[in-house]
Amino acid sequence: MNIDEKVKYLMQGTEYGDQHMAHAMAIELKDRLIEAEQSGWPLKIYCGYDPRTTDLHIGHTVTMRKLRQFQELGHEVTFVIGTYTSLIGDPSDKDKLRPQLTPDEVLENARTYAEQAYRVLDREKTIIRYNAEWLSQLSFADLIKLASNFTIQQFLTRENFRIRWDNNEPIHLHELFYSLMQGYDAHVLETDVQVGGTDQLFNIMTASRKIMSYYGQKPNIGIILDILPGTDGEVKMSKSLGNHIPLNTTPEDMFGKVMSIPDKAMPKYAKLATSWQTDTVNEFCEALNKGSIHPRDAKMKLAFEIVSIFYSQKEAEEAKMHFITLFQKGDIPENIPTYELDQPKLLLDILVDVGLIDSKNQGRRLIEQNGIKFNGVIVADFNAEVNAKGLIQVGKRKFLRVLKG
RNA sequence: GGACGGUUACCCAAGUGGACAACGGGGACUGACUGUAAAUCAGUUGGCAGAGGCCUUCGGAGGUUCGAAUCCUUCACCGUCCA
Repeated sequence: MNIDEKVKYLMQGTEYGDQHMAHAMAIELKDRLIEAEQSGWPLKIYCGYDPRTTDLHIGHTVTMRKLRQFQELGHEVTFVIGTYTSLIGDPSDKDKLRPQLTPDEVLENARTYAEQAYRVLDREKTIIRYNAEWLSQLSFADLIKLASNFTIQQFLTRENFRIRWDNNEPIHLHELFYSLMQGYDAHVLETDVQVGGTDQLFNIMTASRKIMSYYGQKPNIGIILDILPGTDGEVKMSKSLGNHIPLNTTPEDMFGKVMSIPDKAMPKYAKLATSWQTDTVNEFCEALNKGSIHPRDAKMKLAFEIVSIFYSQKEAEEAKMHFITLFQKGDIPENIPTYELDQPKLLLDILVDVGLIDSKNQGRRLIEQNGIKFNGVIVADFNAEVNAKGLIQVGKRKFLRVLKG
């Protein structure tokens, strides 16, 4: 790759909401890449993650993949775990009733974070740092000095604060500190490039750059990445919204979840969630536009790619076969839970027993809707009894094999 | 400290004494169709029950009433504004 190709590669998937800013960042990045080449010193890249839960999802990996790209080009990546910020708790999620984390919990989460992150990042080349290391050392006086770089107006022009201000919703004072802490992280790490999602635009582009300038450093370059939508294709992927694709799941589930995204979300997934090169991504999107690739096949390709990032190619292949068998052909999957029947029993009771349905009323509704089959025959009677072995199917996806005990 | 406003099912949100198991939207589920678990259309979305009957639910507790999600008292929590 020549220098321009590198810039293009590293800027792929970025979203600044402003052409000028994007252009300025690309130029700064190019300059700094040239500097690095000439000096022989790699650039320092960092991105921070708050270990609030143990579950990382594909949305988290967007920035990690970007870090990985920098690693591939020989730069130094620091994975910052926000042990200090998590202890305080992110106030923007206050309504979610998140319990205050203890230091032990944070450390435990942090450990699993790093492990999961290595599915994307190069373990050998990744530096892990905890921001409590330096943030806990700051005095009140330090904080005042940091804060004096900013005006309330600067914060209030930020969209999410602006909206809340206009709606008379609370904005807590310490929410403003988040930006300061993040800026201080960048300062301590002497960062050249900071990676983050568009929700971090202010923290990276304003707060970090200002604070670094204040300390006489060259302000970091912001690589601001577009936000990956969840499986609904609309809003940001997040566990609390239930539209996430967790990393800790089976290959089959991950494959299926990718297949369930709406067609229109495919370009973003291609851009943000795969390890494809810029050209491949562009070709993919173009083929979709022209209709030269079948949308279903395109999505399969996406699903295969994404699953093989986190598992092996072989497992991705198996997940694909599983999907084709179960959904495309409508066949029966291989691994079906079984139920030992020792005496005749009401079908609905069995299903409630094993938790395939929540209540008998729910089962009755399913029967009304032709949603339950026994050995391939639609069950029509609420009081149907099972007294022989066979296969129960609930909806399209749930099965239970009844064995005679 | 003061003045208001709020707390309804998985989520958002209507409902201000009887027609409320509770409008509407989202989500989820089922079916049809398809290109897949996409899109679209239709239906379902408290529990129990050999059917229209019973039980539980509208922040908690108590009360008024033949009857309350709706009125009163009190407690808890949340929010905005003025200090």
